[in-house]
Amino acid sequence: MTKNDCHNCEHFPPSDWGVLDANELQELGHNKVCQTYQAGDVLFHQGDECQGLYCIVDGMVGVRKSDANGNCVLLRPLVVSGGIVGFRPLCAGENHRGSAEALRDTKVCFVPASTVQNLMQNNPQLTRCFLTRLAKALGDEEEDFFETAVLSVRTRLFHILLGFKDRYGRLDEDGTLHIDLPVSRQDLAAMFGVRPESLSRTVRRIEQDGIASFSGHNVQIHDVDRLFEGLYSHNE
Amino acid sequence: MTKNDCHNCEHFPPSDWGVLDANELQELGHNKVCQTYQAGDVLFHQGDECQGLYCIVDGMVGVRKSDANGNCVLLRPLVVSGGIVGFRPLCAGENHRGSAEALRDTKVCFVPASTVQNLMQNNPQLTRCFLTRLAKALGDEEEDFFETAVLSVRTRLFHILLGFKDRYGRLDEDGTLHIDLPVSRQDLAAMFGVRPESLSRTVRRIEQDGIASFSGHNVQIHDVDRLFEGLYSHNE
DNA sequence: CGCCAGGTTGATTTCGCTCAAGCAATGTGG
DNA sequence: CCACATTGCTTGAGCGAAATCAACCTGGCG
Repeated sequence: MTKNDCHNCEHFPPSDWGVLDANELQELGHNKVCQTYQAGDVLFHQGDECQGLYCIVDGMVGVRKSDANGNCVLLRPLVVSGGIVGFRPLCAGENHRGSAEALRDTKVCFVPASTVQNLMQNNPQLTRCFLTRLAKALGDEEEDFFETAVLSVRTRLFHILLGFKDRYGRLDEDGTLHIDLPVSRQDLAAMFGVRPESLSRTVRRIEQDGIASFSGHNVQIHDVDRLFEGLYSHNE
Repeated sequence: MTKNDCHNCEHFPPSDWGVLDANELQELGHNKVCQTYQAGDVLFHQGDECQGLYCIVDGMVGVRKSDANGNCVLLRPLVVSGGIVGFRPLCAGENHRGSAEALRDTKVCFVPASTVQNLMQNNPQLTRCFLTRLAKALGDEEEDFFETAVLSVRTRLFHILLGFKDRYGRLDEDGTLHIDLPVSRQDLAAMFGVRPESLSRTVRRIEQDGIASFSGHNVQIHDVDRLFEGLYSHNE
């Protein structure tokens, strides 16, 4: 039994489901299944058939791609509360091309593919929302592709930190930017395709340059201006 | 005046427009504008507002992303006859994030954004087609991101060659695979974010290893098996 | 206490970039 | 028809960035 209906969901108003009417919401609520995962649990594996999509109610999920040689990459963006995971393969009619893992204890609602298909069938607005979402995601992914091809590790790290700013950052009265990293060092490295050792060294150099200091998951960026400079000028 | 109506277009049956009915096709045909570009001409620039989409009737178009430092990348896939360009930003409601350039003399039909929006509004199937298309593209882009992050230049070149196989390849009676490269060396390099010099050297090494020989736009792959090996084993 | 995973550091190697020159094919003007 | 630029590609030398391999911390946690 589902504890709460979807229209009571804290993420309801901003989410794509906002375009559904009362009946459709009921269908959604009736077919969804709420689940809880512990940090480290896997929602689905690379290659699995796509059974449906997962609304993240609370927590955080990351999608990993890996190959036979143990190489592993963590796709941006991390999917946080209010986000949806596993919905690209559903739209494409493909199997999952990455594994989804709870990066912390996470509560999700699973919506079966057939339900989503039904809703899309009956409500073109929903399709339209998904279309826009995918189009934006594709643009971001192209950007990431460009960056990994063209920018240095240092610069890419700056970009990621800046990406964390809105959600995990806080600006001090003296202009220092504090960021609480939502991921481990390993995962941070995996987010832009770099070995943990290289990340470590890069961090060290950034500290030596007096731009920021790192301690555990805490980052203090003293010199935000120089970080911004680094985004464009430093090495490309 | 448009010379040929869309239902006469040689690409009509397989294209997404196949879901349109007679009226809608007429609307499409009425609003489109046929244009011709010479190799090197630019269809639109990075940052431009997205005015609509371009159906490639004949020729080839590539989308470049570049930055202030002169770094440049050519997005895969190349858009060939029957393909559509500029349609991601249209769906996302964004400006163009790359520049589209005719890689050879190319004939296109331009469809204004408002027309596309109308058609999508009235025919959910079309939206659905675009959704699927975007979802697949996103999957491919994620794959590319993974590859550039994790694979060597050599391996990525193998992947690209293999990608060319279906469209530009031909299998000899003695098992040799011939590929007619559709792009210059520079662009080939830009397709996976590598300097032309690095590409050159990599090509040379592949030749020395007896796997393939390159001459102008012609590639002969004698040892297809070893190329396949290289996809997985060589360095990852 | 010892173990172990996550993270850092060091030494070394490899890869791809930079800068520079060379070369072949093509074009251009006298 | 020949000197001369131009363009696209290749080659070489040197360098720097990141990977690799290995050791070593550090903080839980049994």
